[in-house]
Amino acid sequence: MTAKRITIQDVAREANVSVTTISRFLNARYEAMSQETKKRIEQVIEELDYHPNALAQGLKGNRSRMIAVIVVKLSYPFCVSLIRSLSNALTPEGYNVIVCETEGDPKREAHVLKTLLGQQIDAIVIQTNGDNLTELETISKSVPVILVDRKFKLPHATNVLTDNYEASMKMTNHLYAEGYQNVFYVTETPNAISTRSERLQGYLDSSSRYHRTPHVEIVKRGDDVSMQSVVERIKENISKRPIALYTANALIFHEIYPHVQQIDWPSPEKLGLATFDEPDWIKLISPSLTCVRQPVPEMGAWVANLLLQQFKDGYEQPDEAHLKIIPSELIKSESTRLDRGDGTVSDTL
Amino acid sequence: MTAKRITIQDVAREANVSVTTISRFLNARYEAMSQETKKRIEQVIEELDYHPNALAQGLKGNRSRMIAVIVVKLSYPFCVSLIRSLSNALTPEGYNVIVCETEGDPKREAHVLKTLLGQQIDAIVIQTNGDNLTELETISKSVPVILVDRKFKLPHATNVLTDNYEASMKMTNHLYAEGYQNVFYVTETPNAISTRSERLQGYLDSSSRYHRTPHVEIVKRGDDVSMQSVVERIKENISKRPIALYTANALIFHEIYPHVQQIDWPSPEKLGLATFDEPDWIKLISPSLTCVRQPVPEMGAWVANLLLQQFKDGYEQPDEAHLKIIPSELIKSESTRLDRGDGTVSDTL
DNA sequence: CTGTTAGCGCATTCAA
DNA sequence: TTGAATGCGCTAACAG
Repeated sequence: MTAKRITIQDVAREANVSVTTISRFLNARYEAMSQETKKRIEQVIEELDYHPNALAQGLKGNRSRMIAVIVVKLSYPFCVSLIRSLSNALTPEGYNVIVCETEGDPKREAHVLKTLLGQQIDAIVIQTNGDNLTELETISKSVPVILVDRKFKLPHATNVLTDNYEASMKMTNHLYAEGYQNVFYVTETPNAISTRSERLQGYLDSSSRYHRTPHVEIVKRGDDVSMQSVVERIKENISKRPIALYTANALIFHEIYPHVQQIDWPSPEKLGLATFDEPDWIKLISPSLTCVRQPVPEMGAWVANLLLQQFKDGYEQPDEAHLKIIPSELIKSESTRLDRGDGTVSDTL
Repeated sequence: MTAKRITIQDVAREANVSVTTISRFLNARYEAMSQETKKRIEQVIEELDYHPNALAQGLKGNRSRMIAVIVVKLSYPFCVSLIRSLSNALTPEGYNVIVCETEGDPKREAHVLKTLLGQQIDAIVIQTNGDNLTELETISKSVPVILVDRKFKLPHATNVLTDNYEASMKMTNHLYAEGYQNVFYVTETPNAISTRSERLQGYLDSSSRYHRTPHVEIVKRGDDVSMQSVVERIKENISKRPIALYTANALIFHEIYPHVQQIDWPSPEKLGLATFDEPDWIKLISPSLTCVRQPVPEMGAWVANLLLQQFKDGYEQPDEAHLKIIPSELIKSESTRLDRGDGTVSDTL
């Protein structure tokens, strides 16, 4: 039934050389081998359709050529994009990507880490809530641990993210500068996650810089009532002056948009719409949506490069934490265009 | 630097038993072991924070506890959803999911399969274009190969998909029954992929059943001109009678919607809108979108179960191909509601 | 109830 | 330029 797997022994026998020579061939150490032998081996391998057993190689070399990517939720575009870029950069180099989802649950995260520990994973890239930092600290002793998206101080790990504070500040600046009198910032409950709090802070600081009263609206994803009530509050204010609605991420935007739509949209003149994140359904919004494009593919590529480098040089636990910031891009679009007709821009800063 | 890994030997020594006993413990064969010993081992493992080396286990048992999921593109909701459901079902059972993206490129697919061959993958779940069937056939000799989403006859593999023909037929029926005189079917170039051709055929057969002229519009994703021209053609016809636009998948819908929107929407009275697939941005469309919901999570769960079963029983290459169809669900919604005011439904069949 | 031992497939000394 | 021998960490006979 099950076809017997071809091993290095079979190849050696067939090629009339020792397994050592085959091993050398596999590891591209051709310098210690006659052209003849090399060619013969090549042939035999082809004939037998031989594929070295990665498990055995790994057992020997104490590596698995596998990299774990642990994300909160696969349905978040951020996560998918990250995985894609990592996978695209690492697969050609012979590494496989294992994906794990935590749903933001510390227990699931812990469980995943535990399993992975036995898998001889070569590296961990993780979007964490920060509930298993000591565990991660331990892991980073033996393999690279890279924290993405969220800021945490792990003494010996690399942390890759965008400057959420600055990007959010720029976005808010843009909205005020464009002429919106008030910006309603819609976010989920602020918590310890840096991403969330920094975006909020960026908004707050911009507001204070422009001497405007901040309007922070807390919503709960999946709770239509909370979304609707934000819209109600906007309605109360909108009569007087143009208002902008700025959501802390695309998921919130996605949920609140249907409500906004039924009320004062499309009309950037009265209500500007903007969001953090560049959603993949952005084309569906018309007029086109102003947003913050996070450099996720770049982040993935950067991480992949770092890892490949470390694999080549041999990993050593870094002495100190390293923080890598990749800037986001503000995409100004129609959904926040306030055409005042007089050609001026009322930057009231 | 790198902390020495704890091995089964260390545990054995510390617990004053042989490695065999530890091994038994690890494999939950407690029946051959005193309570005392068991407890001691438990303790030591805890103390030493020991994690069995999965590579070594795999090398021995000729399995890796890893399952490869090969999809066309991670940015397709179908793929993400499939991976999620597989991962959710398999992770708790101690299996890891390796994801691979092919972009529909036969070469990339071949390359991925080749690498995987060495990884001692325990199973392959693949959404293929059918360019490497002989390779897959070979692989299925030793591990389960499950084809998803698309129909191919691999003599010894399981094929899981939805009935695209029937679902598309039902959708089209619905549109005609609702009173739309013409249905414009928008698809990419029909090709060998069953998914695509069957959806088209379902549309065609429904049209002929309703004695309507089919209007098949071929577009190219990423080509706005092709999208726009479909809309132009619809405009030419729309004056007389209500027309429905039905896209072969959500990606096409996503691209054509902005064009439609600028012309005759929202007005299901004149132009009905429907799509195969239930996109995750569906809430953004208003009035709510009529669509075909594919049972992707169910497919994933079914596949996961099958695999777990086969792992338990020991895999044997099946004698014949097995086709598993999981029905889709037609979601009738506002975007194709033709209110004729007289309370009747003009089912002109 | 417990231990000894022989590989799993490969990479790597050390010799030749 | 090549090979024999050892062991990576674990499991599974086979003994006791």
